[in-house]
Amino acid sequence: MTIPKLANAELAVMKRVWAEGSVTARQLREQLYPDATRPMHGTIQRLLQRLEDKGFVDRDGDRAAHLFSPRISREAYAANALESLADRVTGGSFVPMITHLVEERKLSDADMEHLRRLFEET
Amino acid sequence: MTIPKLANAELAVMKRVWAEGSVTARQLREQLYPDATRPMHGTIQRLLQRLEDKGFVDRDGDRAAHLFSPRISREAYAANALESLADRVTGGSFVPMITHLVEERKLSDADMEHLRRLFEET
DNA sequence: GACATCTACGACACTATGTCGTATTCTACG
DNA sequence: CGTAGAATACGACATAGTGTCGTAGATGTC
Repeated sequence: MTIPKLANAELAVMKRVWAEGSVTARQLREQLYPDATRPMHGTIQRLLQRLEDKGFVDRDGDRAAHLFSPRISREAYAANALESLADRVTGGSFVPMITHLVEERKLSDADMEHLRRLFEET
Repeated sequence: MTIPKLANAELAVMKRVWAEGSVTARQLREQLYPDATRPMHGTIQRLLQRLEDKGFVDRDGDRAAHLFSPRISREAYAANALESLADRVTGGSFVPMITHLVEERKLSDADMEHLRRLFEET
């Protein structure tokens, strides 16, 4: 049930997959390496394969060029990473770090307002 | 101003440093490797040196056995890591992941209550 | 069937990490 | 002082993860 961590290049790919909902390797290459001197075919394929292995994307192989779509949402990934962080560092509680962020005024006014409403409602 | 990430062994050391406030390498070794078959002198020294290089601990070299104390608090580290996560994944906002955690009921009742009060007050 | 395109995947260089070994420095005590 | 025991400084290594490349094989199109 543990979600692996995304490395930089992997995250860059996932951001495109999250934004598009469904993409081919070619689209990713054009978006991520628009002016590459070298053809990055292999690299993209490799990254996608690893992302599939890690469970981040689904692969639809019906067509010649496979279609990739997110299997884990951006929010689920972010929330899980935050959970791991809390488990690793603050004994599983989110309070210490969020309190620190508030005290240091690291949250935007919009974020503060959103969160205030989120916790009032619940 | 960016705080590096702590690896597992480094985090284990920092947890002791945070808990004790001030420790020697020997104390760390006894606490972290109580029944080691090999003497872990070098390992501890190496870890402490790297933690010092990364700015996580202060070294007091007045005595024969140096004293190490935290330079970055647990809360500051956790909050900074959370900030990096938000920057990397959700465009700098904390709302998406926290919302997801609330919706999935990943927060304890105590955490929910703490956070509700935290945001009401501010 | 030939050619372009795409997938599958082994391989490599690079980095970070945890560990070890050794050389050097320091302390204490006779 | 001088030597034994301890602590520090740090180079080195094995391992693992990451990003990239190259090539072999499959697939589709005209």
